Amino acid sequence: MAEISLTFPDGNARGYEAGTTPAEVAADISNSLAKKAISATVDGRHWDLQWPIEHDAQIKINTMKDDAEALELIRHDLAHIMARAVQELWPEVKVTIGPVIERGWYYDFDRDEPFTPEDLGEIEKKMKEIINMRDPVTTEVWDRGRAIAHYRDNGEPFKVELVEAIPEGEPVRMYWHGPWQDLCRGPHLQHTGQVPADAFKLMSVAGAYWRGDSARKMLQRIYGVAFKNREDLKKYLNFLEEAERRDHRRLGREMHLFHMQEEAPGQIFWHPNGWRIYTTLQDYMRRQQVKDGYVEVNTPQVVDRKLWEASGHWEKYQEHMFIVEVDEEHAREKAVNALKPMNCPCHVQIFNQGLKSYRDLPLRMAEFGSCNRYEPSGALHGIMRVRGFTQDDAHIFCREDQIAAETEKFIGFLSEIYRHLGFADFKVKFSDRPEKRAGSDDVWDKSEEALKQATIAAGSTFDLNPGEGAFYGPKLEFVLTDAIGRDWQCGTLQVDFVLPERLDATYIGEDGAKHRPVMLHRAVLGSFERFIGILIEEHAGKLPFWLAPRQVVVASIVSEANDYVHEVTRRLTAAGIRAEADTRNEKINYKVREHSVGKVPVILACGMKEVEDGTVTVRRLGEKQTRVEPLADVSTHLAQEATPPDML
RNA sequence: GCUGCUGUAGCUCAGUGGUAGAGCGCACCCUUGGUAAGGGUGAGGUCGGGAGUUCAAUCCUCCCCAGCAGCACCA
Repeated sequence: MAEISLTFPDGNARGYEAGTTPAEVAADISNSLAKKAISATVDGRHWDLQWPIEHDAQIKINTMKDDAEALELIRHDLAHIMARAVQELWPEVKVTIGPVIERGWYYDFDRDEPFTPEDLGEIEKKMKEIINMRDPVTTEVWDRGRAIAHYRDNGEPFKVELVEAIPEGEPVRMYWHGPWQDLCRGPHLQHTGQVPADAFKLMSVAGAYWRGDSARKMLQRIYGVAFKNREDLKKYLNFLEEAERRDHRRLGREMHLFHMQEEAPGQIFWHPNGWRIYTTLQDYMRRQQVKDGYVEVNTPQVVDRKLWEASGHWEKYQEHMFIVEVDEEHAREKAVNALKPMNCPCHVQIFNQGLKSYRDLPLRMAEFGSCNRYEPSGALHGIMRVRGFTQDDAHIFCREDQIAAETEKFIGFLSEIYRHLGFADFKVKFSDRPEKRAGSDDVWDKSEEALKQATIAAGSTFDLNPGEGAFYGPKLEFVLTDAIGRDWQCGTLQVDFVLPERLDATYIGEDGAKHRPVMLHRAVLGSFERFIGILIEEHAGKLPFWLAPRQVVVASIVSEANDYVHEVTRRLTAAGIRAEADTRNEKINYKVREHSVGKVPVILACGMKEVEDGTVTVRRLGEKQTRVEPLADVSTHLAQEATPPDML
């Protein structure tokens, strides 16, 4: 006999009379409004409704599942089924945790030998056997002591630790998939046979720290993906193949944009095509900044450690800085400098020259600041995470009461730029105080509140990223995703009350006294390097015309047309279009293929017909259709298209 | 940095305890061809670096470097 009530998305609840059995509730759920209930209270205990309302009641939870929920259950059960398969194959392996993630699940194991690709095949086979057994999934609630004793007896130290982390008095839920048992919060399917046996795949093994703590043991994490049916799995595998073709590292080579080599890990050799994207983007950003009231500065690359000590970075980030030691002739000791890992302390030096008045604020100081950071080797990733990069950095020195207005202004600024660059949607994350931080709680309260309110006022919705702020202040992160959906922080806005204090920045207020400015660190692109990487992947190399490094290739069909091709190229170049002539002794098919692979947006083909008529044949990237048009018209259209979005 | 994997021609990759191969690309020649690879000939490699085992190492072992996936990190 249970006391049961259900809660609905709109907050309403429905209670049942004492004495209602779970089976009756289940019947109600499957054929009424109650289908929409999101949670249930059973005997005063609150459950997500995906849970069996009472473990021994055969409630047909599946009847109320939509696809997303069903997938969640399938993936969750697969995590358990995989762990069971692994322990059946290798009983000595210790189990830990296995949550559902975006397209599947993972499970972390402790095993001395590494899992091999062949092992994954074995595990998959065993999982299919388990699914075919259609073993029932059952659950019981144990008390903590019993659970701890159970795992201790079974030699599962990680599970012991997990149960010990559950607060005293909380029920501990145990699940059985047939004979195999795991600690779990649920929910689960009713039997293993409900999992589609042909719609999952084990993808990879990689190391992962126990509890995400790099000081602790490294476990082996097996990743799997799962879908409702085989078609969806196939679709996903195709998507991965497509994503591989969009990878900026591959396109960077194919489009002759850049290369990297062993002698300069994490640094980029920009080739002419890539550098054209870079400078085009930089020119655009410079115009935007001027328009938005920024002044541009430039600061030194090699700076004495004293400044980094004063800013606090030496203490905190020394091991991530490139140290430059120089023997000076008459000095007793080597001069110790560091390559600038960021621009903020240098900008404060400029601010500190001369007295600043409140009338000077807000002072928006921008720099395309070249920075070097000794990033951990494992963090490097193409041009997205590098050791040498250039930020589109700026610091806004302002009064506290200007934070909100500047934040709003910045979010508008960033939104326009992202829209111009083809990113209508982006994630915003709000990161608040980390454990290790500078500044008093009072200051943190103030800055978190100011940033949050301004973000809301700008109409942005954000996810909270607790404890992820910078050591000197809270931050907003503007996040874009790469071809396979990995998140990359690009834009950022950070409130900083600490650095002006440490580097003694002041301004004279209306009252004639010295005051401390607030610093807002902000970047729109983050770094040119990362942003270009994202741009390439987002557009699969087919950049918007104004950003394309080679906008037009003029190709001759017969060599008698070569002079005309050069003439056309000159005309287009004069019209401000990045055009190249291709008069090589190759067939037009060959040229079309090569420049299509190279993602040139427009190919103009010229044979004797075009020479005689003063026309060109236009072929757009990705279109099979070609059109013959007068040269003058084409030149006008393309010149229009080549205009950056801010100059239209 | 950690775990695992990888490193052979510019690129993609095959291969072997007896100093190496393909396709594409490149060079030259022939071909002047109408929208995704025309044909021929040729050049090109300390098999990532170092040490060891061996009569002999690109191949086996160890160390280092770099890359890839994930974790940790990301001022």
